[in-house]
Amino acid sequence: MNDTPGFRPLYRQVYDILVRKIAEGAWKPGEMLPSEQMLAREMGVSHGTVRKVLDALTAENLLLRRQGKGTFVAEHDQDRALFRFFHIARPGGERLVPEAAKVRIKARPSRVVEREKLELRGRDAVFEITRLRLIDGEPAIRETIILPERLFPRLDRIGDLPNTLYSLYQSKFGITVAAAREELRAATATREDQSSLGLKPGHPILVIGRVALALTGQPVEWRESRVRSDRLVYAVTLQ
Amino acid sequence: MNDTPGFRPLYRQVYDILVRKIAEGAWKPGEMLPSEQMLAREMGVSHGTVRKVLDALTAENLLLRRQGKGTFVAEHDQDRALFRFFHIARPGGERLVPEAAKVRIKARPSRVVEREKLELRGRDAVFEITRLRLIDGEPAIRETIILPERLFPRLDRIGDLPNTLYSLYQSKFGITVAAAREELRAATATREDQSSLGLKPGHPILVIGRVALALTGQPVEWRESRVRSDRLVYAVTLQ
DNA sequence: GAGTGGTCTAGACCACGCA
DNA sequence: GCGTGGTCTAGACCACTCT
Repeated sequence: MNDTPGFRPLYRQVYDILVRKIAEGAWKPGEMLPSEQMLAREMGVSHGTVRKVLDALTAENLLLRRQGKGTFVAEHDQDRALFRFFHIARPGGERLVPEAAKVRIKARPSRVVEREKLELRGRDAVFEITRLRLIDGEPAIRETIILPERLFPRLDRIGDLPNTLYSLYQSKFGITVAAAREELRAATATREDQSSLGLKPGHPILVIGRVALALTGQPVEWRESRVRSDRLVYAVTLQ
Repeated sequence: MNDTPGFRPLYRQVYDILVRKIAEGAWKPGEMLPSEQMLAREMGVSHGTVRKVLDALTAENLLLRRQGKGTFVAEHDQDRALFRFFHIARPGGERLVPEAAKVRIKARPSRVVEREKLELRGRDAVFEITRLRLIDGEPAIRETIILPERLFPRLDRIGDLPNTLYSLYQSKFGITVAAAREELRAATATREDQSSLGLKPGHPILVIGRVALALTGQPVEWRESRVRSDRLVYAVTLQ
């Protein structure tokens, strides 16, 4: 049936179309997609082919299906979605999402390392968010977050930044964080770490660097989290 | 069709049967399974149901399918399989598998923390493997690996332990590591770290604790890796 | 050519949520 | 009772591998 080298199976084409439409916001997070039958009719493929694609997108946490109700675009607000990207836990395993404090934001020119991480050209401006994060009311993490100004227009005019920024990216800027690359290393607390986190000189801290990627694969956020390692660990399950 | 609460879909039952058979070694790693058609006939289900299961097991890296050839039990020797559990990289992303040196093994009674991690009862004995791992010929990681003696009989009689232990577990003991839980934290180099890795006092190191799980979900290995953090990072992709 | 997996279709029936 | 997703089937045809 096919001897062209650029062949893509039908389900792959349907997959690409749906991802593109979701990325473009054809359906907003939380909204319902047309039913399997409708999608199949519209795209001129069978029930089973559409189903294969919807199942795959559900496995990737991009869609959410509920029997009897419908298929919905996943929201970053939901607990399970949050835990995909937040891996800080107490020793032993209990995961948690720390609350944010002392949040500051400013716009400034990008630096070389930021342009590399975020694949920016020229001297594009960025927003820099700094914040402390608290566990049980005690400072536990220092975070610096870098965002391209072009993707987050007037971000600094928003009054209160929420604790879970990815919901904000999604709801206010139409950017869904779909994947992330993280690099972890150990370091010694700097003076700023010591004063912000209440550590003694020489204390080791866990440094987590993260590049977050949008649905399109484009890097949209670079973040560095400096974690006090006596109370917290980074927990991950590999399967 | 069904109103019993203990209902499991057909494909789930087929899945469980196949996982159990693979775990029991009905087909050894690298061996071919019966064809889809054969499996469907034997189990009295349709082609499509078998296919759904085989696709799932392939996605979980438990099977490997090759068009025109057949379906095979995955081996831990293969590059891709290795990289599922080895996340050490150079800063920037290039992954690597360090070579092992100064490998020592001894049998001894288990300790409390080891019995917890490995879900051992009583005073079951364990093997303790210690080794250095080298990057570019330089010591970079100190590792301690704890294994239940019961699961790895006469492990200490094996002459040379290979660099990639998981292949050994699979080929010599019939244990396939299918998943792992890891916890990362920062620490300060101990005296032993300093002398083994050539670090100065106070140097920060990255400590990775890992419990490896067999196909059955049973914990089979506990390992702690102490990584010098100036040359190496822990890299992970979340999606 | 025979045997394997890969793609795609058409349709049946069930379980769930809601009006 | 209707519309939704969830399960399962039967069968067609294609692409790949080996002999």
